Amino acid sequence: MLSQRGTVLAIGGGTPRKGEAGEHSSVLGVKVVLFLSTFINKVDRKGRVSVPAPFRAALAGQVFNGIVAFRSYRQPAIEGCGIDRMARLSDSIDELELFSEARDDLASTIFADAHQLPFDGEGRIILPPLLAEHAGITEIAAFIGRGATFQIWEPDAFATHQEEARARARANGATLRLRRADE
Amino acid sequence: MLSQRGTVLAIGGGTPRKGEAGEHSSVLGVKVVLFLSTFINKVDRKGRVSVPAPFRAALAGQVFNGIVAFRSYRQPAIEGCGIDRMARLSDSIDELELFSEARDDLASTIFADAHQLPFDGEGRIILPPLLAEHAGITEIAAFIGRGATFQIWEPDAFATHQEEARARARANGATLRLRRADE
DNA sequence: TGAATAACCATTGACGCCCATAAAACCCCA
DNA sequence: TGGGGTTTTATGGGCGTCAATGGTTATTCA
Repeated sequence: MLSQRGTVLAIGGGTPRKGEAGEHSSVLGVKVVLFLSTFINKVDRKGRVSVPAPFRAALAGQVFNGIVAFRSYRQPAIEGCGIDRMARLSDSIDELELFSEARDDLASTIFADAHQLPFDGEGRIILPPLLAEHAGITEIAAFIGRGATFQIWEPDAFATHQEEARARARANGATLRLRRADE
Repeated sequence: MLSQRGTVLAIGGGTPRKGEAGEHSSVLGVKVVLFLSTFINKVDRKGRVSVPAPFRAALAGQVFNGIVAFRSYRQPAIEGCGIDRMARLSDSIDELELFSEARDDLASTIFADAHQLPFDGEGRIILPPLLAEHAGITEIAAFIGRGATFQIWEPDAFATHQEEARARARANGATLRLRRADE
């Protein structure tokens, strides 16, 4: 029931080179955003960082030309996504009962902390000090693709984290059933 | 009841710069406004506060050039939104049973208490003393994005509240099923 | 006519926007 | 398949503009 969608992929990564004419059009279909791979970039003295070009390509066509970022609850990292995802979140929350506690908590935890970071002409964003601190980022930042979203880490911290995650996954024998394309 | 929405986004924030001709038109869809992030501004001795530029951008195009504000009845905060949302709220309340207690309560709590606060030439509003008192605001005010609406708090009070909300959200494993983009 | 409010300027600091450069990725073709 | 020319990124820095803020003058209403 979850519909047939004329899914048009606009994958970040790979070769989002030229000849992209209208690749992220999609009249009815939903554009699927995919963030893949890891990129490490510098933070200049003004606090600017380049968002990896593949990530930018994945976000192209969204109403807001930039990213949305907020502090991860569980990790010393910054969560990132496109504005479309936030809009969907907003819609979801709007369906909760008005003025309920749950709604309140979600709203103040998520939206209040979210920053809209527009791209400058070169595809950079400015990392708000609050976020940078939370992730312990000063000079360099690692962009980590996570599928529909991405994270920004201090590179060393991420390396450590990744090792631990791997070990845990191995220990728990983590598995995952692949969703069918049409379900 | 919150309707089918052919959501056309007109996001505030970011870069509502030039060359935006008609970006917040919306042919069929309802214009969805997104308030994100937190902004802290001063209240001058005349009671004026600047509404954050991104919020103003999100409200641009609505029939009333300003915000609607009323006391939150669960928190020491001011609820804020655009006039369009009030209209929608009115519709929702209209669907409650005539003369029911709930309807009555909502109507008097919200509409009777609502203030229309127009922007001055610089995008400021004047905080009515009644509202400012309720929120304990004197010198500085924090504008808190909550998706479709926003709140205005005394900054310290909000910091406390946000911590609690975060803790609660984590504890409850607050989850929310993300709406699919097309449902 | 005075007090309160609205409209109008003036200041300054941040940041949006532009240009310039170097390095890397890419493409074409020999 | 390897090399050279081309394009795109990533990065640095300068400058103009707008947002936030404070104050002053007009206006309205009691």
